[in-house]
Amino acid sequence: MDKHLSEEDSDNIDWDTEDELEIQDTTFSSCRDLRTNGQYAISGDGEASSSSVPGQSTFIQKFLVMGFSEESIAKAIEQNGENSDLVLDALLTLKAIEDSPEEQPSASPHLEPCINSDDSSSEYNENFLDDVYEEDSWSSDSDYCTNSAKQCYVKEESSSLSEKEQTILFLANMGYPVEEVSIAMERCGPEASLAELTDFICAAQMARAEDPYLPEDVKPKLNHGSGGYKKRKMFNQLCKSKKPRAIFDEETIRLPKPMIGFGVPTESVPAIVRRTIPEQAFGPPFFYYENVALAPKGVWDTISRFLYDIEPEFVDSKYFCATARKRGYIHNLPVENRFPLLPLPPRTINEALPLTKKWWPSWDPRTKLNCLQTAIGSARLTDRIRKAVEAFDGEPPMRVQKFVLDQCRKWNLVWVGRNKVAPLEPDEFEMLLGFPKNHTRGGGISRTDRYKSLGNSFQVDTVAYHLSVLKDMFPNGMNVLSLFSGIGGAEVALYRLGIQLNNVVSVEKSEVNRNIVRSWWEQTNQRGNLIDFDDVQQLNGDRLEQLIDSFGGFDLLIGGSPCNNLAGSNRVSRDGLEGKESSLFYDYVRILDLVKSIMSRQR
DNA sequence: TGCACTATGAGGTCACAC
DNA sequence: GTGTGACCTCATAGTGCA
Repeated sequence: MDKHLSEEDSDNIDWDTEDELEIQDTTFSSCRDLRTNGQYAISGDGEASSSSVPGQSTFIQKFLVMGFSEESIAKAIEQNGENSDLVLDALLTLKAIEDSPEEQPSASPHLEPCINSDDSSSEYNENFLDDVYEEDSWSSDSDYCTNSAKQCYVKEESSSLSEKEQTILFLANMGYPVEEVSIAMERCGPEASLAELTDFICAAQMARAEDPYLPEDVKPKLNHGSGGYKKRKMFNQLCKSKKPRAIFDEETIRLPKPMIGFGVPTESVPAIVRRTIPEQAFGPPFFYYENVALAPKGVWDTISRFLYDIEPEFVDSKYFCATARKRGYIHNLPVENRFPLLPLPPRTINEALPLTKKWWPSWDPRTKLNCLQTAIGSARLTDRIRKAVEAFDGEPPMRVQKFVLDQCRKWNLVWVGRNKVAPLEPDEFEMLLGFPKNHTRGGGISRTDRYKSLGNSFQVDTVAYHLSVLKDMFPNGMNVLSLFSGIGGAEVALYRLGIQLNNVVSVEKSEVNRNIVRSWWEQTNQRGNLIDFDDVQQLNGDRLEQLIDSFGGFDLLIGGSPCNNLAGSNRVSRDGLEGKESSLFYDYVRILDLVKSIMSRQR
């Protein structure tokens, strides 16, 4: 969208854009629908169970398996011939019409709000949503059904192709771009089910379509040939069903001020303590997601949408300790009766670093540090500052003060001697972030890596405050799935809360970080089991099912996906959620969906 | 090859003045 | 409402050295 447009203008444009989006992603809606109906077919539900009627042509059976009625299929073939795409389009349109008989096409469909409680089709919407919610989970049944559909389809197409090629062929024939299918297969792994693949592609498409950083000509293209109001409407419902609110929201999520989320222990400002969590977001398991608050515009809308449309809780850790850390958290935890870790950490620079007090000049008003990042100020810079301040007997002139303060704020420099500033040491990072001293020290980790790992971690006191509500709920300990664990901020927070860690499955790419967590686990004499993986893609449905079978499910899924492509400090590749690293967010969603699905099935 | 060090703004929000 | 400037940001790539 042209950012120079006025808000009013942009609203109007939005509808057009979204309308286009609806059309372009009809392939997705098609696929979702296939999955839905496929499940009915295998479960022997009514008409759809007739999918295996002998004597039907393979072409017809393919659609029967998908759950369409013979009558509809015959009608669609009569109108379009035996062209899979056209028949499928026709069947979807027919289905939409059948499902909403009372609905009349709008005179201006492209302007009709897709999420409107006053919409005459609201009843239809709800029914439709209910259906889709039921089918939305990735139960093995639904996987089996979709895979059955695939087998049926590829049997017709070719029996000489490899499994991978068959999958690509099948999804390509469903309308997914081959390139996106290949990427999805690469990212989700060779064992990924069709459901996982289609959700991954859908997630990427939706995010890309809304990415304000992508030029319009790079966004997913329209499929004008098979558009139509009913299909667009259907797509809206599907999107709405997956994530009820935000896809076409005019308002983007704004950061609160003060940034205290649903409350912090040190502020008397009354916070919002009442919130509504969508039913489908309820646990088990509880989940907790974290990332940088100051992400590019629209990123938190997307994140929220993929996490059940739960409102993010934006919290600055400066309300917990002496350093700022503005982060957004999306979770399904209760927010009442939280309590902080004790003892309360020092909340000012002077309290946290008492030796600096002696040298702190009166013209440096800082009482809090800025966000601890992955890099520190250079020795050359601190030398320049020393020379600049030394040149004056008393207080330096304002221009020098401004230069020094700007650099001190930027690099979190503290006064360690007369006219002498220095970056924080790694152990000071540890203390400020709530980790035990020497948590990242030794064991083969370099100083540079310590800064990097610490700069990427949780602020333990902040996270512990949010997790504190779990203590009474799990007196016998918890099973935790920790994604993108880093140096174990979540584990340390739970441990410091006194919550027993029965089983922890930790996924962390960095070997250095895995070693840190393993070392901490052993040094704190944990009695539970720590299982680690180096890649989230290793956690497919089978692996998760094995893990869940072995210890009865997860109580908490926690993690913050990589922020590299979201962080303001990144001058090179701030590409948003579609960035190379930050797109791993979709793996968080994928795994959360899988865990919920497997656990609900086992219940 | 690994580590330490260094230089490198853009993008977004907010307060404030007009 | 709009323009302006201050402020802040879980980073990356290149270089030199052991």
